[in-house]
Amino acid sequence: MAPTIKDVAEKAKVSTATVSLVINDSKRISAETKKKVLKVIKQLNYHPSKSARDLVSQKTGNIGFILTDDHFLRTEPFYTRIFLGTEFEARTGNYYILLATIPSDYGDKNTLPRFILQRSVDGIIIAGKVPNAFITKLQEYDLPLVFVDYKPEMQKSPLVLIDNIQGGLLAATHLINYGHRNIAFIGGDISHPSIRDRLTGYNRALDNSGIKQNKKFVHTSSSYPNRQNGYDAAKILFSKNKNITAVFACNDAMAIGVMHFLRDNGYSIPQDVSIIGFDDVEADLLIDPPLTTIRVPKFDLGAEALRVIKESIKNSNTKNKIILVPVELIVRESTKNIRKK
Amino acid sequence: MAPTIKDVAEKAKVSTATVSLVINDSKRISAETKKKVLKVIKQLNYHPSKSARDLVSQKTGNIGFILTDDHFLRTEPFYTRIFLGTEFEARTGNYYILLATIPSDYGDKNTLPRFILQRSVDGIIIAGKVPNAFITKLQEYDLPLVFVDYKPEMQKSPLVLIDNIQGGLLAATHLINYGHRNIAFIGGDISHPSIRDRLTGYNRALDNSGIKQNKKFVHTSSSYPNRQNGYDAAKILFSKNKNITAVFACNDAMAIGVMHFLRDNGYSIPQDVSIIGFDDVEADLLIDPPLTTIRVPKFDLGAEALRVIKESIKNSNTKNKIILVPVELIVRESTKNIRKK
DNA sequence: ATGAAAGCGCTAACAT
DNA sequence: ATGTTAGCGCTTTCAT
Repeated sequence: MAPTIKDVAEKAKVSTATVSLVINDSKRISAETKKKVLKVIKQLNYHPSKSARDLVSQKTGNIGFILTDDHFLRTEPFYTRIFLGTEFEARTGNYYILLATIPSDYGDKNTLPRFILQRSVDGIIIAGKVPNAFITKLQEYDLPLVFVDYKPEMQKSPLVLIDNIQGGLLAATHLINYGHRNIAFIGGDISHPSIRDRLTGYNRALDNSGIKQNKKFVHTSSSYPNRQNGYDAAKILFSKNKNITAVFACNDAMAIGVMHFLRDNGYSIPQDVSIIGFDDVEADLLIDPPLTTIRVPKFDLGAEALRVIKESIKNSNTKNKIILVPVELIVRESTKNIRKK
Repeated sequence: MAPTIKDVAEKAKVSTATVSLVINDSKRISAETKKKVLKVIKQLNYHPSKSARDLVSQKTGNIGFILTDDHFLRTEPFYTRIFLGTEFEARTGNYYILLATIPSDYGDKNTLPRFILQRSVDGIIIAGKVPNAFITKLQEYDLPLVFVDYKPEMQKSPLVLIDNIQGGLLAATHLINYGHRNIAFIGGDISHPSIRDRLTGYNRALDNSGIKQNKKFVHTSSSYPNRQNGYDAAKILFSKNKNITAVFACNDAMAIGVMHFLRDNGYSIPQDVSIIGFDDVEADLLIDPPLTTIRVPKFDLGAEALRVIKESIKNSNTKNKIILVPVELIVRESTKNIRKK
């Protein structure tokens, strides 16, 4: 049987209240008794009971982390990294993260994760794009919420986002600086705000450099931005446009698909075509040549989300806070400077 | 404020004890009152407080799920699928899963996941290979344990394993049935019991068919069985042995690496060389030709692990139960029948 | 079949 | 600075 606060109190010859004060690091306790109590705590290897604390504090000490199952099962460890970031940050504040996935085609007949129904969480982090029907249903429970890496259509919860516009700008500007003019953009699921923003950044970079936007160079679709769809998009683009010298793919998965298409069709990278991706996932390191990309600090995103939700739990007057996490250009070998020296 | 058992009791004009009996589905309650109480519960959207229940029952209602961080971040969603299986099964019994990762080079100076120190879990599921130092440290806390997809050297906890020997047998036998005689085995980290077992199955299949084992056809190493190492292993094997007609790779990641090597070197698959993998991960579907493999029911593994841990929590006299989950041969297009018709 | 009441381990208001 | 005590929401004897 694990020792209780009473055991500690008795052994240290103080009251349970004193022990409680020590545990909670109150300043109104003498250094002497504090030391004494701490010693007993260590001796007994005492750890406060979470359920007792939760019961009296009317908190659960848990944070829900929700994402769609296809995001969780994504081939590239993108959201798992974000999760790890929240897990890490949760240690400060001693929160536990409860992970739940929802179907990506969540509809009205689906139920909410049970930690919501059972009110076992103090707040919720939602990672990545989730169906609107889910968000709507969630509204009934007024739990502190924070979205990470997704901006829902209408929802005034705090947001932790990557600076996608800036990222798109960085990516396209890099290609322009390398002398490219005929730069394609390949994106899936254009209804996704992140992808739209990356495209916006791309357009802005062209404008900044006085390069005329060319619709033929922009390929978007409604499908998931994965390797296969990158392959297919490249096929379409390159069959119609022989003059493309560089491709900005909206994420690394699609970029890799593009590379496969090009290789299968006799192009060499980066001699014939330069490619830049977005995300900086591990797969990048396995491919040849190593992919130039925009690095997204996934772990930081998660940690930041946890900080925000902690704050929201404390001050329920959550501002419509938006945190924009900066991204970084990582130049590797899939892009080539084609300026005449 | 969420309604409490007292609110329900008052509104239903019964005692809290009665409500409790209803919640816990006791048989010693009249159908009539039960119905009445249930109605009020629904009206109020009442859900029992977990912390109060946990406090009185001296249980936490949580299960820890531990794996190394590189397994969690694995490119193929293998362990995430297992996790999803436990999550799913956890709904029966209303458990929450607390996920924690440990460093894959866990040593004496590392700490245990805090849900163990804080005794916030009733049992622990350990997924995949974990360092011995970790297991040793874990012993101090006598928590119910179950290992899934890993058999530690000495540890008498229940085990949920894939039938790797059977899988190896199935894989090699398939190739033999297809007329192959010079069959290579490619494996990483031969200290891993699963990989050893797959090799055992391979050897057994050769024996069964009276094919002489040839050490030159077996390549193992101490490194992580990933794509790159598969590529490198194939390079070594094929530079020395021109007569190999089929490869059994110890997992799909390595198999894909092998395929890349072969393609880069002018072999066509399966015309020149047949390949079979192990795991059946999603990546298989993206490659060309689709990979013949041994399917591992990952979700089931996780679900099974949770069932076992639930059982261990109830009857602390956990037998040294070993559950062997069967695998299945999935024939796709990377293997070719070369028998003369 | 149902109710009254004690108690799980802790915190916080109040008392000393 | 430290102790006393009520009470958080629930389960579980023990009565009735």
